Amino acid sequence: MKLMVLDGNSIVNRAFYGIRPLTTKDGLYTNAVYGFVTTLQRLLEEEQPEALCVTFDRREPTFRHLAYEGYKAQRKGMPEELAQQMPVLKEVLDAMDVPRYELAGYEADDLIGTISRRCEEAGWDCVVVTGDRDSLQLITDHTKVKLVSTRMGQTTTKDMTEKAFREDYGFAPVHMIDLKALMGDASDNIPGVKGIGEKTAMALIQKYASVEEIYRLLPDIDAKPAAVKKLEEGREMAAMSYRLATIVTDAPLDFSPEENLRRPAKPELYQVFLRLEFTKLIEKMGLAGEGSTPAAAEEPAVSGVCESEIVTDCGRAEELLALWRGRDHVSCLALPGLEGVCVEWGDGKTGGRSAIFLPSRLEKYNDVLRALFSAEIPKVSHEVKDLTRTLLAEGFPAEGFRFDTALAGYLLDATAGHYDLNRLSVSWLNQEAPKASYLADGAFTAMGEDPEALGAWMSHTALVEALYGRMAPRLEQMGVRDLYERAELPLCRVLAEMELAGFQVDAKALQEMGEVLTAAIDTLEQKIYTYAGAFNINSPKQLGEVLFDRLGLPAGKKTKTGWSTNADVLEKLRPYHPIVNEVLAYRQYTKLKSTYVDGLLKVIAPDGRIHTRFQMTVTATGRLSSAEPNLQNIPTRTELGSQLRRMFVAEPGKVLVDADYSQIELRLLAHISGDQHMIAAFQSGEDIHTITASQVFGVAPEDVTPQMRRAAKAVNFGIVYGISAFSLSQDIGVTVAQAKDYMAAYFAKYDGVHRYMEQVVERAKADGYVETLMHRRRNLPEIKSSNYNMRSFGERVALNMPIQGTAADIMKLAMVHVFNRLKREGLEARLIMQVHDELIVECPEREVEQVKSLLTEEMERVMDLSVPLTAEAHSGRNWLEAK
DNA sequence: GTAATCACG
DNA sequence: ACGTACGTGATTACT
Repeated sequence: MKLMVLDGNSIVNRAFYGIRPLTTKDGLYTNAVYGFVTTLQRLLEEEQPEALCVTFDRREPTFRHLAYEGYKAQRKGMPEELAQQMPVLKEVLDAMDVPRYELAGYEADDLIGTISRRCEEAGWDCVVVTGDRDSLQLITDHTKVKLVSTRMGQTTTKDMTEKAFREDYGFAPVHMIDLKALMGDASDNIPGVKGIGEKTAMALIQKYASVEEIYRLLPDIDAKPAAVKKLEEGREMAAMSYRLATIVTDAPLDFSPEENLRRPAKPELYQVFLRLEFTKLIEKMGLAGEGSTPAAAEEPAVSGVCESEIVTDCGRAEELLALWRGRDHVSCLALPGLEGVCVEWGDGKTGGRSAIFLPSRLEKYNDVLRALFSAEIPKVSHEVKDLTRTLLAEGFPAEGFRFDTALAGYLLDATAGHYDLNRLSVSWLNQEAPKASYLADGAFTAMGEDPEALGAWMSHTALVEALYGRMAPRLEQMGVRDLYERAELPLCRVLAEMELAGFQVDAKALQEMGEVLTAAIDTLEQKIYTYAGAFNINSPKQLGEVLFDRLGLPAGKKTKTGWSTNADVLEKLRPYHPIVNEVLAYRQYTKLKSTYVDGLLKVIAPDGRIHTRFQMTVTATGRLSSAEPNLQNIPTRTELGSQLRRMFVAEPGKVLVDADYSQIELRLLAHISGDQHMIAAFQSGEDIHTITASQVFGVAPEDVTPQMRRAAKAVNFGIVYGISAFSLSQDIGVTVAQAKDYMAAYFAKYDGVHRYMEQVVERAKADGYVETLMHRRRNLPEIKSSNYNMRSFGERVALNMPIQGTAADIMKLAMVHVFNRLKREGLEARLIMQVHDELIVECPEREVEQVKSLLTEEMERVMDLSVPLTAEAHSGRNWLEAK
């Protein structure tokens, strides 16, 4: 029989510091609890113990330490974000029915020591799980210690058995006490013998095993005379340290191993996990099964649909449409490909009724769908952009969408990552959505005969309705309703049409470029092999071995797995060996070939165009992202790469108009910070980096050298990202001291910017979030972290998000305005692409001039700032020409 | 599935 | 003393 005992404080601490801060939507920190539970699951899997328990420290001084007068309550209080999780963790353990032990006056170690001895007395084995090496003294034939360490979110364990311990330390585990008696332990406030450090103490214990033996033989021991003298002077300290270091194994604890036999979790666990929004864990642990929801649970917001029907004839459908036209709104969900539609509406008494069209694609329902998706019936739905695209692709209207629960979820917490109905329901309604097996392709065909699947689908639609009720008021409270209604929601239609439109690509030219690249890559490959023999150049690991081990080039930075071989590192190695040049070229060419040429050729649709997906709920700042393929990172910075943009063309008879905002982020920095000098600089209309250089370096604008402009530009960008002198120096290749000087000069001149940077961080600390001019919010739990790196990251985000995010707000508004005006003016032109500060329209040649001025006008007029907001438009047959 | 690299704004 | 800029997505290697 085997019992596993966890050092609760130690594990929870490691989880807290090793996992990035997570909070529920109400701001309750959960990362430590989450880390603890996942670690526990892993350990159970690994060890399969028959019994399990957890020990905790009380925070007051313990008996062991009170014996030492020099003891001060040196343990620092735990950070608030961890402290608030402790009661939650205990609640979780209680719900899992895992016994917890704590005892006033005893440390967790003492309880663990006592527990392990009691196990042994009862003939059990014991596994101690902790992150502290203190417990190693407890190791015996029947007790092993699992040392846990969490780095970068990854938890690793090391099993310390008696054998493993001897291999590491060269003496028996019990003499760990003797070791500490000599060398002390600062973290545990054990003084040790003054002047005896780790080296001396290790050597002595390895030779003599115990403190007692050392002092018995003194002064005739094998040590330097100085050490012997220190030992003689420190005899009392050694004795006291020995007592301090000895873990108690006979604490008055009411414990027997049998009481800790593993038991199934209590039903409450499900509710607790729901509250903590641990949806992944609920699934993994299989908690959601029926019967696990106790009667005591909070009344669910949606408890099934009261009345429902499957619509089978058009007469009934017309009646329903008439009913819906008179209502404030209905909620609806459609199956992929529009195979079925479910509509839910409250009747004010029973809470909800729903109607299902299945399958809706029967031609007889076309008029019904046309009416349902017209502007006359206001609708609430989930993932409106995708539904809109489906509807438009099938020739139906897609009007009257009033609310999108996924989009609302994103505005309410842009860092949540996922906004599927299940997660939103867990966060907002404290209940899970029924399993959505019916959403699988083709499953609908069986649905007519599967009441359970129909029921699940109706409940989902009811959840959409319930979410709307909870989320809409929150959006209002946060002040993002305007952003939601003027930008996000109307953008669904704009993006749906852009995705449908796609971007025409010259596949033949792309193919040819690929052939040229292949030839070049082959040549480079051979050349590289003549220098170093054959190896896989694409493997950073092998490349690192070749460059640094075999060719002996001066190695620089390391990564987790070996030498860094990134472009920065290789750039510095250029003078040392001709292979470096070839590798850099090889990297550039293979990137272009595999990601762009091959990658893009693969996704050209039958219509000769590439249809990217614009994702609205991905970025933490409010930007869009582009995927499958990503068209927002088509090369431009190198000559060769930019040739790819020639392959993106307008269809015959048409041209591309490309309009981009000029310096939008810096202009926003000027506006938001209110810095008079920077505002004046933009109002002058001169080149901003040149003015900055002139002001920072104190020379006339015409005397600004290219170097000075380059430095000023880097500082300008750096400011927006939350700069450090080190990174700036790396970026522009000057010393850190010089970078510091630049920054100091910059802040001296632009003191408004400096003040803003301080204020925004301070405010973020107070509020726990930052926001854009239109109140788009990003929660920032990191900014209160006690971990320096994490906190610094939070501070940089606080500086950057309001600027990057406001630029995103502006662009989204501009897109809606441009889209509407293109329609209103009856132009054939259509928006096809957005790259953060750039829009691309494809239009007939005759419309070019009108479209150019329309674009710049609408883009510039979106928001009134204290600096001009300017946009420039160009046109051409392909993307490269139009830029 | 994660890490390293590199393409963009 | 430490680690080092914000936001993305795709490819390749490797566990």
